[in-house]
Amino acid sequence: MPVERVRRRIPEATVARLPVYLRILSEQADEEVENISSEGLAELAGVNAAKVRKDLSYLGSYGTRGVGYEVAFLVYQIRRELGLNHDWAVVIVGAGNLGQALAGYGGFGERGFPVAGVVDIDTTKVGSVIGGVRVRHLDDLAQIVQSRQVSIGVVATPPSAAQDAADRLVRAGVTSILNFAPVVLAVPHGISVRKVDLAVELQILSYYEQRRAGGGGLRSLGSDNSGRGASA
Amino acid sequence: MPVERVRRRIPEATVARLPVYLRILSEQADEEVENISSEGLAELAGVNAAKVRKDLSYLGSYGTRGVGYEVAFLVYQIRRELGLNHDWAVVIVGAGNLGQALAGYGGFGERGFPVAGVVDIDTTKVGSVIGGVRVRHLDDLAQIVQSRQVSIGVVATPPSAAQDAADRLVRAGVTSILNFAPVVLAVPHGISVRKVDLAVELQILSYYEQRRAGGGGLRSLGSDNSGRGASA
DNA sequence: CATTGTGAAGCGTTTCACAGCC
DNA sequence: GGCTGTGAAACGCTTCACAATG
Repeated sequence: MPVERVRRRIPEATVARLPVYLRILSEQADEEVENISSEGLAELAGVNAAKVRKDLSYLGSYGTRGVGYEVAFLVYQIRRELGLNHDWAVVIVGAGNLGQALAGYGGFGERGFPVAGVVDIDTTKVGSVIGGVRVRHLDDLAQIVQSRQVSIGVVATPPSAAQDAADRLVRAGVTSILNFAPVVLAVPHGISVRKVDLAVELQILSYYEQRRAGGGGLRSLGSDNSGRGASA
Repeated sequence: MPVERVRRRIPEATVARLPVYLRILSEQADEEVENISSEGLAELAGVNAAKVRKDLSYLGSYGTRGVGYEVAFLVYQIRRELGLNHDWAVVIVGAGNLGQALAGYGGFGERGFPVAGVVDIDTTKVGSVIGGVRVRHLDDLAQIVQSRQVSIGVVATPPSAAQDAADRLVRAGVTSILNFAPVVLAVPHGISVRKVDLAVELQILSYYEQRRAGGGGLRSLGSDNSGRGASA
């Protein structure tokens, strides 16, 4: 029987932090830092050291007691764990304001997510070039997904078109969706969806602002940090 | 002694969902729906009914047993709770790709977050108009914040400039920051920060993609839904 | 009698605290 | 001696299940 490494199940919360550690560790590597302690990494990531250690322990025992973690090695391990050893092509649906900004934002390709295409239903937008990519018609979506092996789709349409965009992405074979439209997408079981909603983020900030201002009731002030943020 | 309503402390997870309920309820109100059950709202929000009821119970007992919740009234209560009774002006730092898209995206103002200004350090960008707002120089930040009573700042700069942008925002008097730069911001205690990091979102999707593809170990497939997303 | 509001159980995450190891 | 790795405790959030009630 082959020795098949059975992958540990990594808690969702940890998965969400690994990319942050990865970015920081990559920066450290660029600055030729060779080792880092959980304490040091925690500081830079804005979390606590025990959390870093527990998070990293899900990858395996890659630290050295008394020393810390070897930066380059950790970078490698996290990248492997996150599936970042190869690129993942993405396709952007919607060439409006946001779609254009996303396509034009170089950071995507650099970080291993090359934009395989941008599509829009509006024929007047088709043909224009944004971020080095020519906008194609929504009907070409399936063809792009298949020929470029796209598995991640980005929904950057107006709310009213978002569900249709998601349906088309799924039909074309995409299995992960990053949704920028303020809409709860219905997708088949087994498709991953993550949502980024700017208005929601602002409204959450509004809540804490208002609370700080004493809006309505009386409460002590203090740390109003809101979860996904950092406040050092 | 005046009857001062002492505001319940609302769990962070609930605060993050209220904006979603609010959007859905507003849509329902537009369609003249008068009442909605926790079941119905849960369905539309992609969560379960018990969660909806518990979430709403933090606002008070605003439902009617046997009937459900009155849509218009709930909209009002949630808006009040989130501090959305008045507008919150925002200022955007960074007029690059993303800053422009954000400024140009009408949804901000519509949803109660008018863009009071966009600033950039690059003098060649100053003066251009995006989304109806003229780009001004970073040095004008404090003046904009004060004259327009801005309490929320949006950091849309390159990573290297993000901390400086945050420092300036805080010095100018902003107390909440929405950060789009892939950087952990250090801010004084009492300042709220929320982060939106596109690369992180994609990397999380990558993790589940890779896992689905059986990358590395052997595991059953099944529901890989990733937390902030919905999959119906 | 449908549906809310909520104690209590269940579950995942964070933090503590310290044994284990270099 | 310093730092990791990890059981166990603490915490917060979700879900259950049902009494309360219009």
